[in-house]
Amino acid sequence: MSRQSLPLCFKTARPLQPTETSFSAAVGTGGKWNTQLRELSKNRQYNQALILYRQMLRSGATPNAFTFPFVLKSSASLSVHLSGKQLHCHVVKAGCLLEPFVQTALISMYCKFRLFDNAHKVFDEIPESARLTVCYNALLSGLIQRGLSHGLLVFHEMRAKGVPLHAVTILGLVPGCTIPLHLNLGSSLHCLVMKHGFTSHLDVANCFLSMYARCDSIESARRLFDEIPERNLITWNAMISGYSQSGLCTQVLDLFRDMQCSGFYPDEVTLVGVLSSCANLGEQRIGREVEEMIKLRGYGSNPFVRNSLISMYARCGDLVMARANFDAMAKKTVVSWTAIIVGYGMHGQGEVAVELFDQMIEEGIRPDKLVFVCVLNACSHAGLTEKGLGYFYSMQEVYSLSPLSVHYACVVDLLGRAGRLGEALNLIESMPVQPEGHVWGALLGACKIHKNVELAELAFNKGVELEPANIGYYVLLSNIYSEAGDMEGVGRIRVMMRERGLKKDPGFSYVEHEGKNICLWPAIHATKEMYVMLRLENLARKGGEGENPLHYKEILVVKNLRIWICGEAVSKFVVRLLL
DNA sequence: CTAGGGTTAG
Repeated sequence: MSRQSLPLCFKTARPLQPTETSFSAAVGTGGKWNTQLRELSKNRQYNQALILYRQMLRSGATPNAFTFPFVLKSSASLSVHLSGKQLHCHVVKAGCLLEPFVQTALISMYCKFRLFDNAHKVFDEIPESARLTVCYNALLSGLIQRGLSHGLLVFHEMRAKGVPLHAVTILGLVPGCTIPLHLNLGSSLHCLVMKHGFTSHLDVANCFLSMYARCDSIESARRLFDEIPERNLITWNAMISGYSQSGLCTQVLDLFRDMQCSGFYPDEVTLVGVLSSCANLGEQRIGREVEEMIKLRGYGSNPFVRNSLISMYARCGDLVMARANFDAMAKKTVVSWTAIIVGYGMHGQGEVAVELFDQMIEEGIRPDKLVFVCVLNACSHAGLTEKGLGYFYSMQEVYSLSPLSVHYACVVDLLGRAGRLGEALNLIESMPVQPEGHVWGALLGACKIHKNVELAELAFNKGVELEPANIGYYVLLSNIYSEAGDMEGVGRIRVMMRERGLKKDPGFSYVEHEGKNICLWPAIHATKEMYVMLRLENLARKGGEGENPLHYKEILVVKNLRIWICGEAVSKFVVRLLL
């Protein structure tokens, strides 16, 4: 596509939605109804809008071109396919099919239902001379959902026919570029937009910002963010969510502070991103502050916010608060259950995690692939081998979910920890999907526990073949050799690592003390429990001297102590046991 | 006609 020839016209589109004046002038017989419908639709009370529409028909009033856009939008938002198709008939009967804002509402409704053929049919029925930019926009942005190429087809058609492009056209196109594969197209669109001085249009700038963030190009997103002179709440949210999803948690918290300093008050979307980062960092203090904000602003009924709160408390180790938030939820989705199950599984209470999973099933919630990963992990940590195997088989047989490589990795871990290494290997060899690195990693980990050098070498070779730069394999095998007294083997691994330019970053652990994370010296290779014990013993021997600012005796008296091993919370139970 | 949202491992 040649950039120069694009007829980008970045003026605001001619208003085609009923404006205040045109609306009151043209409401006609359905006037009273239309006004109410518009209000309901504007306030997102879509269900009410549809009820009102039915009342309108029963009362004998005739729907007109000012009725349908609101009703169609309501139907689309509620995903009511059936009434959507009926509405289409009503439109035809009322002779409103050629009204631009009815056309666009109809097209976008069908696209929301993913009935793309119907959307296209509506579009094709519009005479070419009457097709306006908005019609193209509706179809284009809808088709983008089924893949960039489908949307691009419409885009090229627009250009070929000389249909002027508007800001919204770009907005509809950019979401199709949100996978790294299409970053080039996204960037060239961005260049075009910049060339026309269009970045001053905030909506467009925000759209590109989130595109970059989702394309694993978070630095470009930040650069754009810094260039936007007048940011709005959406700009901040896009950047915060972008950082959050890229796992850049400290950047999220920094930006959250900057945002408030700039005089913006966070909304639900902001807080979801912040809470998720708190969960990853174990930042309970900020997490609790966020909860205060949520209470203050009445965001507590937002299910996204609730789920994030559960996850934050669960991953910070406060299972009581996590549970309280979970229990207080009226409508628990599979996400809520996942968050709480992860919490119990992570903190050594696998039995509770499993009970919760069963309870979820009883309540008729359909499990997804993700919750299976979590419950399998919980089983594996709690040594519930048979239970876990049962879940694994039920995935396919009861819920028709084909297990992914991650699920196999969980089961290999499950079998491996139980010492059933042969079965684990058989499972890997019978996998219908290609085993990814972590499957071999799980086997390697099991070989370490059960001191099986021969199988470890096999798992190592397979794993390294897939992920030559993954340091974990080398470290594990080296430790296996070392435990077996095979110093030659240790040497071989060391040479291999040097040749490949791999270096092991020391793992760090933290003790949370008075709301601050205090760094302990690099972790050594041992189980978490052993490590904590060793560390504390060393501290005691040294009298808490050296690089570490925290005294052993202090640790003993700290209440609500939480210990973090490489960012992962170890349960309070384990800590108490050790002290 | 359009942009910003939560849960995943070792």
